[in-house]
Amino acid sequence: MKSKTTTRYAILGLLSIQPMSGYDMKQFVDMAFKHFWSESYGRLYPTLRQLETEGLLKSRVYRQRGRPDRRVHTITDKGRRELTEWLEQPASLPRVRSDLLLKLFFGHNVPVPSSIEQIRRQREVLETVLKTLQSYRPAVDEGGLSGDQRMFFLLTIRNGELVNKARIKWCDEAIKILSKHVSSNEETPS
Amino acid sequence: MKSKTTTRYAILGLLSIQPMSGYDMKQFVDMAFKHFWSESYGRLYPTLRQLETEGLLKSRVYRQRGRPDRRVHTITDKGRRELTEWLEQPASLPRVRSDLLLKLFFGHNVPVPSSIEQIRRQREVLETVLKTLQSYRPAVDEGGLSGDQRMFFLLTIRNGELVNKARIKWCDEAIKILSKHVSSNEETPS
DNA sequence: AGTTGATATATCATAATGATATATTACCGA
DNA sequence: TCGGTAATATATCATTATGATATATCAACT
Repeated sequence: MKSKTTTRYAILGLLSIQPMSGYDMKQFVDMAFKHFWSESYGRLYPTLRQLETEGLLKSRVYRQRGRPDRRVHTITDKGRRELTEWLEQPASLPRVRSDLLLKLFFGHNVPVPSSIEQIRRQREVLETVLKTLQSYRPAVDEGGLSGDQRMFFLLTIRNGELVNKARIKWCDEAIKILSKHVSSNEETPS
Repeated sequence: MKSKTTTRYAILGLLSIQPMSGYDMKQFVDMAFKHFWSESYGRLYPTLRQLETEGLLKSRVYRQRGRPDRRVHTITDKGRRELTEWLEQPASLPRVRSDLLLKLFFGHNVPVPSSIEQIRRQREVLETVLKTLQSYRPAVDEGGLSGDQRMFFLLTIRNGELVNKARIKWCDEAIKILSKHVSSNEETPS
């Protein structure tokens, strides 16, 4: 039994909104899904070919002036049925990989200020991620999306906001704790 | 130039705490790192062999009564140097994959109560994850860890707490918003 | 006696990533 | 106008990662 990758359904889901090229999908995912999903061309294009041979989508090449040809994909009824079937299946827990926490856990191998600096750097990046996320809100509010789609989009943004705010709050806590630890151990370096 | 995978450093980091077998590492990561990292046997064992040929760790087989032999690995000075070098490098952003958010984003393809049910289910799992995480605290507080190691362990737990609480809060918000949406649209089903 | 479960190491097919290849055209500065 | 950079667009490939399975030992329970 061949396994059904999530990429299949990500593609079908995107096509349930509007017809798209592989390039469009990559752009869209890198923007709108950045904080909870990613797709690579290496999965996108082969999966698009496979979905077409299975009859879950159709594609047509469009010539453009001033640009390379675009292969635009459209979801079929069969594709929509597979998509809704997947949507009803229970979702799994988010999978996280944080090398920051890994490095922090092994912090006894470096001076504490080095760990503090790591967290400070990450905090900065998280701040810009949060701002980018929030900058999408107006566009989503105005943009020509249907009521439902607007709501779902805003809900995913809200998730990114809350989670990233929690991460930033943790950074502040951690920096405070580690700084206190440094000043209380000034006379006994590692 | 052969790439240095994070698994290398995860292994070296674990061995910087104490000598371990591959099996020990898998157990430890599945417990203590569950909310921010994972390792598979498929990476662990080959990487252990490689690190040994590079002289970053040594291993010795111990016979046990009533159990299979254990290959216990010890970090070398060279290994410690590579580890600290990595620890000083800037960490990247946490990588997240959440098929829940993906499904929610495509929610216009299913009845709204179906999306609500997805979130409710996830909320339940998140609640048990949070409780499991918090149950580690006393063991870490008592356990025979050095002061620094205790602190770093508690900091990673605290991260899991804050992030998971944020996720749960989001679930509650999202359920409320979606429920309101359902009741306000009772006369016009999809 | 037979099954399950924990301990322990190892490998393999499949899947995912990140980088690169290939092309077309716009745009901008030298 | 020449050359470089950037955006658009599709595609592939080597390297990595995942999840499942194989193999084996012994305890504990049925």
